[in-house]
This record gives sequence, C-alpha cells and structure tokens, in this order.
Amino acid sequence: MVRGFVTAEEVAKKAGVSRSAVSRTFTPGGSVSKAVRRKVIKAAQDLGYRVNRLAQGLNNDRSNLIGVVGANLGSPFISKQLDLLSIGLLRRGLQCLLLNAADARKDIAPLIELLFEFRAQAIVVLSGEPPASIIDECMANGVRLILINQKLDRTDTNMVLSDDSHGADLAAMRLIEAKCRKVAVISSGSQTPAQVRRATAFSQRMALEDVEVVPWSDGTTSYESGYQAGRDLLGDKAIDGAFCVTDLLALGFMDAARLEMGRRVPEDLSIVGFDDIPQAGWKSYQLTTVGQSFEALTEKVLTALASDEPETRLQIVPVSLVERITAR
Amino acid sequence: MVRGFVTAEEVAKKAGVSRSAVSRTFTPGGSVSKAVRRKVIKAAQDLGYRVNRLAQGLNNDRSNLIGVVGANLGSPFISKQLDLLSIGLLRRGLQCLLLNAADARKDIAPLIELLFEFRAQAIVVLSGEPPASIIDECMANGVRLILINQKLDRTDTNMVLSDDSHGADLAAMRLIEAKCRKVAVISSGSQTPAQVRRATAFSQRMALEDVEVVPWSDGTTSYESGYQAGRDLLGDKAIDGAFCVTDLLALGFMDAARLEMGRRVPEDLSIVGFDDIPQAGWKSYQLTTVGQSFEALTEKVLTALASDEPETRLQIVPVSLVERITAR
DNA sequence: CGAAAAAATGCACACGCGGTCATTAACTTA
DNA sequence: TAAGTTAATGACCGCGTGTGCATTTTTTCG
Repeated sequence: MVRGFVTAEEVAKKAGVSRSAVSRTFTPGGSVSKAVRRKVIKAAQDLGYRVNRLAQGLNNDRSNLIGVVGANLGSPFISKQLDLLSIGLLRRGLQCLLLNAADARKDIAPLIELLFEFRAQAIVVLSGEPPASIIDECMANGVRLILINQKLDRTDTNMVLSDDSHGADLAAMRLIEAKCRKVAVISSGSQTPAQVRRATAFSQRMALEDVEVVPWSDGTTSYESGYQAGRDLLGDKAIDGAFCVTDLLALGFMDAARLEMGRRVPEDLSIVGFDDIPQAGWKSYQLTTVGQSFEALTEKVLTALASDEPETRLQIVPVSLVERITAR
Repeated sequence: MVRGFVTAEEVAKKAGVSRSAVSRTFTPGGSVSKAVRRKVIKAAQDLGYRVNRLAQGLNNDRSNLIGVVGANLGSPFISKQLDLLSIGLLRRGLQCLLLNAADARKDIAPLIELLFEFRAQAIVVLSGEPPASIIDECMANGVRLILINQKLDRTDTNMVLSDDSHGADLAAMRLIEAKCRKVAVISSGSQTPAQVRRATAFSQRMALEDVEVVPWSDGTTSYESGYQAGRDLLGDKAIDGAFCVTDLLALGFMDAARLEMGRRVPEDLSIVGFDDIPQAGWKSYQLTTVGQSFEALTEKVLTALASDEPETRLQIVPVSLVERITAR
C-alpha cells in the first residue's frame, strides 16, 4: 500500500514509449512529438510521477541546494533575515537547506561539512565564523561561501555586511548632538565581530569628542541582557546616554531605565540602538536606531549567490539613522 | 582549479583498495580490517573526501530530508517554532529543507510538490492548509505529513495543535473574573483555522455568560493590525475587555489603548492574548496571555516524525494561562 | 599442523535520471 | 517521385553510492 515513488521507467511502460521519451518530455527543449508528449504527460499524471531531483542532480552535478547556517533563529533580527532570504532563494529556483547552529560558535564546522555531503552549491552563514580550514575546503570544492556581517581578511570569500563603523559613528554623533556627557555602550558577552566593530567604532568616536564611555558586555544578545545592563549601570546618575549595539539590547535597557530605574527617556537618558528590528518601531518604544536595510542585505546575498563570478567579494550595505524619539 | 568533489573511486585508487572497501569504511558496521580502514581514512582525509548523500539516498531511498513549509517566518511565533524545530531535526540526524510560502495560502501546493521531487521523507507544515489532493499524494507516496495548528477531518494525517478552544475558554473566564461587561475579540483578516477556533470558542463562552462581544478582524496577523483594532474599537467607552487571538495583535491593541486612546490597562481595560511570545513578557507589556508550550509542540512534531507508526494522529498540546498584569 | 569457522575483500548490480549517438520516421523541395 | 533535410526515438553509458555474493585471507581450535 505504501509503495515508493513512481519512476520514469514505469511512466514509460504505461505510456508505451521509451524512458528517454519521458525524460525528454520533462526536460525543457527536449525533442518530443506532440503525440508522445501527450501520452507521457497523461501517464505521468495518472501515476503521480515526480522527477527525482536527487537523481537528477547526481549526474549533472547540480543539487540546487543552498546551505543556510545560523544560530538564534528565533531572534527578530535573524528571523527577518531568514524570511527574506528563503523567499528570495525560492524565487530563483534554489532550495534552502537550513541548519541551526544551536550552540552558535563551535559547532558550525561540522554543519558545513554536512552541507558538503549534500553537495550544496553554496553556503550562506547568517551568524558565526567558520574556521579557515572549512573556508579552504569550500574553495577547493567550488562551493561558494557567503558570510553575513562577518569580516574576514581573505579575498576568496564573499562577505556581505552592513556598515557597522559608519553606523556606530552616526549613533555617536546623535548622542553628542543630544549633549550627552557620559554614555554607556552595551553589547552582549558573545562578542560577535559585528558587535565588536560597532562598540569600538563608537568608543573611538566618543574618545575623540571627549565624552566618557562606560562599556558593558555580558550575557546573550537578548532583551534580558539589555535589561540587566540597565540595572547594573543606571545606578550611576551621571550616565545620560547609551548606545546598544543591538535593538534587542536597547529595548531591554530602555525598559530597565524607565520602569525600574526611574529614568525618563529621552529627557534624562538618550538611547540609540542598531538594526531597526520591527519591535523598535512599536509605539511603546519608538527607538531611535541605526537601520540596516534587510532587503538590501538580502539582495546582495542573492546576487552574490547567482552571479557566475562576483565582481566584489566584500559588499558593504549602507546604514542610516532612523530618527524616532529616544534620543533628545 | 575548481575541481568538483572527490569521489569514493578516487579515494580507493589512492589507498590502493577497492571502492567497496571505501564504502564499507564509512558505513557503520561495515566489515573492514584495521589496516585497510586506516589507509582509507588517511586517503580520504588527504583528498578531502565527503560521502555524497544524494547518491547515498538514491539507492537506499532515504533522503533524510524533512520538508518544512511555512509563511511569515519573521514573526515571533513562527520563528520561535522554526528555531526549535530545526534544532530538533538536526539532533535526530535529519535535514531541514525550508520552503517559505511567502503568499501564505495559495502557493503552498506547488511547494509541497517540489518537496516530492526532492523525495522528502516527511513534510511539516507550519502554517497554511494544503489541499486534499496533495494530502492524498503524500499518503500514496508514503510521505508523512504533519500539520501544525491545523485541524482537518481526516484520520491519515498527523496534526499537532494546541488546545485552542480550551485556551479561549481560559481567556474568557479570566475576563469574566475581571468583571468585563463588553469585550472585543480581535483577530486578523487571514482567518486561519486556529484563529477562528479561538475566536468562536471565546465568543460562545461569553454568550453563555451573557457578556456582550464585539468582533473585529482585518489585516494581517501583526502588531499593526492590533493597533488598528484599538483605534477602531476603543472609541466605544463601554468596551472594558479584549481577547486578542494572537499576542502580536494584543501588543498592538494594548499600545493603541494606552498611548493613543487614553485607556489604562488593566484598570479601564483588561487584555488577554494568545501564544506567549517572548515580547509578551517584556516589561513594557507584561501581557496576560494563554501560553502554548513551544517545546511541547515541537516535541510532539518530532516524535510524530520519528516513530514508525504514530499511535495517535491528532495530538493536542495543553495550554495554560500565563498570568501577568494586563487583566484586572 | 590441519581443518573448520570467521573475517575481509573485490566484483557486479541497482538506484533514477540526463545526455550522446546512431537509427528511423516525417517532412520539404526540386 | 526521389533525394535531401529535419525531427523524433530508443539503446546505452555515466553519475556516486550501498550491498549481496562468491572468493580469498585470516583466525580459531582441536
């Protein structure tokens, strides 16, 4: 009763033609007469025939699979990105083999190896940094590798990242404009390269402007960590500004400030975030933040994926300040 | 330079053994001597050999691919679910072929057909209802189908869903306890089965208790729709309670109520949501809501996926009221 | 040491498909 | 109608594996 899938052979027999004819019928540009084509299609429909793309990929060496690895898929930032990416892939006739790097950093290598076994045509890394040996292997096997928000010092890898340092600069300038004298810089304990770039660029700029900076980094990149940061730091009444390297952190920080530490935002405390996730625009927050264009980012990834030989390996996506109400 | 992948044949040649030996070396329980095994592994490592799982799946008819189709992957609810699901799949040695049904309802059928072509072992539908013909085809081909939060009147399909009607009941009772006399029921215009179940169960219960119900449904299942609902409805000062069939709607509704329509929550207006997404627990909201256990839900899906012959096709996951502060 | 049992090994086939090539059928043109 | 041209067709091979089977090598044990 639970028989397997129908093969082209069976369709051929039922239609009274050779298997080649069946293959040609379903291959664009195949040379088949109207009569045979009709018979084949009829038979295929009756039997419920589906081309086996695994077998198909086996001989012409195209799996059509794009490996996507990332961690923390439940976060607004990553999930939004995955949403757009998966739509884009589908539109281009590519399939998305999703691997969740649950424990972020360390188990990303075996995942990519797994993708090799599936003969993925390309691999998109949403978060986490693959070890150099893996990257070498990608190159050796002709698997295109695309890293998002990761900046490596190699010329053979595609990297798409938003302009973190400029973004941090925008945030800094905005807080200076708000006349802040002592600002907190909040990042998570995971210290991803993007976060580090943002934090350091911000701090450097502030140093230039002679504004005191209080760094904080701990926990995961989450609302809760941001909240904790607020509790830890805002006992210091002198702090009158904060740059959170992630919106999620910013929202937590903001809630701690307003609801527990008795600060008014932006009157007593100006806050600027980074990413512009949907929640940043919610009426309760209206966070002023540095916006990345998810669409632009995804677009770059997709073109890097599609183009035969990408002209530029390093794509920087511009960012812009999204002015709302949390900076004075 | 960009040569293709290494084959078992090449490894065999380099190791000076037959290709069978290579195959056996990488097959658990294969009968190979220590010496040969060592030589093979050495050669494989040198050459960077990876088993081709496509070819592997071709003859033993196991692709190890699990198709996952869903829409709106950026939403907190779906993304959280996908996060857990993808982790669980990976743990069980299954791969996740993700298809984004961008336009929700209507293009879900072709996506599932695509999964047939990839010989997916099973298909998990996160959202959207596949047409009956597709379900039949799944059965015919021995592809297990698992629908989440979808209740169909068939005995041959696996369905995992949370106890919507009981959840709605809990919400109703809570609002009655809050002494509400006129309550709004907010749902989106998409009218997914789960939403409908929640709304109708709630309304029925309220009718029993003789509480007036004002239904509202429009737009997408989003924060914005909830906000719009608040603006539309809260001109009516008599409304003193609301049940939003989704947390996202509830948060938008709540913001409209507090920040634009001048209502105090919960003093003037009690609000209860459904899902218990992470944002519901954020300090600015602290939404009282009906919680689904994402973990339990995912667990059921995974076991339904793994077990050879699932004992029950219809799995109902219990829900519970998460008491916070938005209901008086 | 020799026979029996066990382990290891290589060969060949199957999996489902696309593509090449030679062969045949259909059509065109003088 | 005959010759020439084009379209259609089927047989066969290769893609990279796993595995049954027969054969050879190693181990065990009396």
